[in-house]
Amino acid sequence: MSRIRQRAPLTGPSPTPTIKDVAAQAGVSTATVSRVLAGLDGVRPTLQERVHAAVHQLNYSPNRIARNLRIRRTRTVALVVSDIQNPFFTSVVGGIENALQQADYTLLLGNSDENLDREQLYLATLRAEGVVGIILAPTGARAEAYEHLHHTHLPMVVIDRCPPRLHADSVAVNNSAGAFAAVTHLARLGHRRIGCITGPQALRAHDLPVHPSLIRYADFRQPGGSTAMQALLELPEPPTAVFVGNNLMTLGALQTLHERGLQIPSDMAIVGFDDMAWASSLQPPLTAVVQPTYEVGTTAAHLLLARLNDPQRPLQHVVLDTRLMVRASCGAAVQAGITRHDLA
Amino acid sequence: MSRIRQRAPLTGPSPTPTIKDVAAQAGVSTATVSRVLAGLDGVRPTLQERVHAAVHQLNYSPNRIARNLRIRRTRTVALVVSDIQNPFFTSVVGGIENALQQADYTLLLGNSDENLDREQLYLATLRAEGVVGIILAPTGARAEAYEHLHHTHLPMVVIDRCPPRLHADSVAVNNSAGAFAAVTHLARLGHRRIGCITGPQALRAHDLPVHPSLIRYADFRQPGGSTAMQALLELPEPPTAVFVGNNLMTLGALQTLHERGLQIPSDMAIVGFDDMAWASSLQPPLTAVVQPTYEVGTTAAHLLLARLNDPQRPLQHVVLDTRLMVRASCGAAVQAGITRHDLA
DNA sequence: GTGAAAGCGCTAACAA
DNA sequence: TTGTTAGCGCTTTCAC
Repeated sequence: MSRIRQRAPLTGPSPTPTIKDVAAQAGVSTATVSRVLAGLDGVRPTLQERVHAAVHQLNYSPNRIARNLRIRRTRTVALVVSDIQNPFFTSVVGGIENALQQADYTLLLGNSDENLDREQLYLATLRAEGVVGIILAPTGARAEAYEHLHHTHLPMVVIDRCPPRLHADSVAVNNSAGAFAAVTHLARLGHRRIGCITGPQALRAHDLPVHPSLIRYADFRQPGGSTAMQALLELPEPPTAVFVGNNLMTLGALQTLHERGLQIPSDMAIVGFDDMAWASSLQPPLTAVVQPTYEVGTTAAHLLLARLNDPQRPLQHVVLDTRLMVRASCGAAVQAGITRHDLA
Repeated sequence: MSRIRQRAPLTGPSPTPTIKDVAAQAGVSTATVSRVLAGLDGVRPTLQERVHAAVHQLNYSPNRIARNLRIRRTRTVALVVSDIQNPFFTSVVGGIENALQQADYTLLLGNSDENLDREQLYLATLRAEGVVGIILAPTGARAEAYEHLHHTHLPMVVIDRCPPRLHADSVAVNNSAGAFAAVTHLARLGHRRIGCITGPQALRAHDLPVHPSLIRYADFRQPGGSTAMQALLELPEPPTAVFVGNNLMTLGALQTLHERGLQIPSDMAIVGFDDMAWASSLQPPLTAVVQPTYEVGTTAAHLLLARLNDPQRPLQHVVLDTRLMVRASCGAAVQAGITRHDLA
């Protein structure tokens, strides 16, 4: 029976050829093959050609695992995000992948799904996989949860939420400034009662020029935004404009407005957060605070690559600015009128 | 100078401890450590405890690279997608990641960006990285481009677009059936001139119960959908309803309708493709053909895992069905009226 | 300029 | 039950 499965010893090179096979085929030593493939000079052109020919004939591709073991270093970077399904990360991942691939690094992806245990598990696994650095979008955990990573001396850059006092490079978006710009914009348009729907941890909503009674805290999800908008509408004196602090909650808020048959922006002006593809297809098109998501990704990758090149360089904390994309939902078209009137 | 950088030989275990360090610390051989960590029985409990203690003390984590080299097999799977930024893939990646992580595999991610060269480069790199299987969302290339993969004997499952005659497991979505359902739905609602905006390769649009003159081919992107809709509106007899074959083109089509001040669904009924979070926040909420994207991911992962367990199993081609999510943009509310009228 | 040989950290056959 | 040892495929001294 088993004889059927035995490989004939004279079959020649193994199914996946090794450097030995190449060396034999080219009539040189494995050392020479290694040199040629590494592009080191000091190898006679004749031999170089023989090696290349053999490589080609055997369709040889060096075993990275063996190489990594030998040089005790990989070219692999880990990315652990807190929610791969969130459109914010889609774009971030795109930016990271692009930057890394250009630098000839490969990307190991993990999704913690906002679950701290899963995140820690990933961090451990990836260390064992020999990743040479980590880009982490932390779950809500505090800095202490990541302290143990220092002992591994694994370069890490943290994105999106950056736990204070965490000893790592970071890149974040200046969300509060974005929120401030949005609310200010609405104020300039003449609104005096501006509502605000924001996340649970609240981007320091109290710093905003908004009356506290008009602030609602929700959970960053669509239903939360919907409920919060309902609450605002049921106020004795509802706001005339509202700023919503993230993309999904914006969708919820819109849903509520539509259900109630309210006109945007005349009945309620609205400014959202995160510019998504659909923002300009809404009726009216949505004015929004735009986060440079792709750049968050590329910046994070570059920070990591820089640290790999120079582990001693000082920590760097990059904060990227948002941009206010003015469309129609804030009633900006009306502004000209108001302003002229005011001036008159 | 260099003396400063030299590590004292008596420092004890290296910064990242190896199995040797653990063995020494526990006073056993490396073989025993390996056995204990592999959970093999036949090791005296005393020793087991000593090993575990040492592991804990040294914060040891086995080097996967060395292990992989030794057992000549990794637990890594590669995913190469054609456009990581596309929301369709966001969800697919989520499904794959989840299924793989449950089976204790790690995921290597590549983004070909619809670029065949980059795709082939990735496929080569990943083979060298010792991935044990590949999930591929191919660029537009034909089957021949992937023929050489067979020689590597690397299990592969193809998703989304499946080149005919490619010898691989696959999972696809029955888009034509979805399109058919959408158009039929519109027809049932009483529409006689139904337009169709579809992709370049066209999901066999000619099979649809739609007049060929009302079909427009675009590029799956937002501007394309916008232009196509304009073209339909400029027809001497424009359609009264339109089916749009993907999410981004739907956004474009909506944009055009809004710009022209046309009412949905009275002036133009519309059914889109892909159910995105925003679909229900549109005014009116969008009726859409829903793809089971997350399930595409989990199914692909499971097909791959199954093949890893049994390389000889017959090829399997899974086709998942779409679902028609009826909201208001198709004018379904009107239907009751029409139907009753018809019956009367 | 080239090859022989050691060894990266681990597992598994074999010996004891 | 436990230890000794060979070797996975590669890179890199070191000697020629």
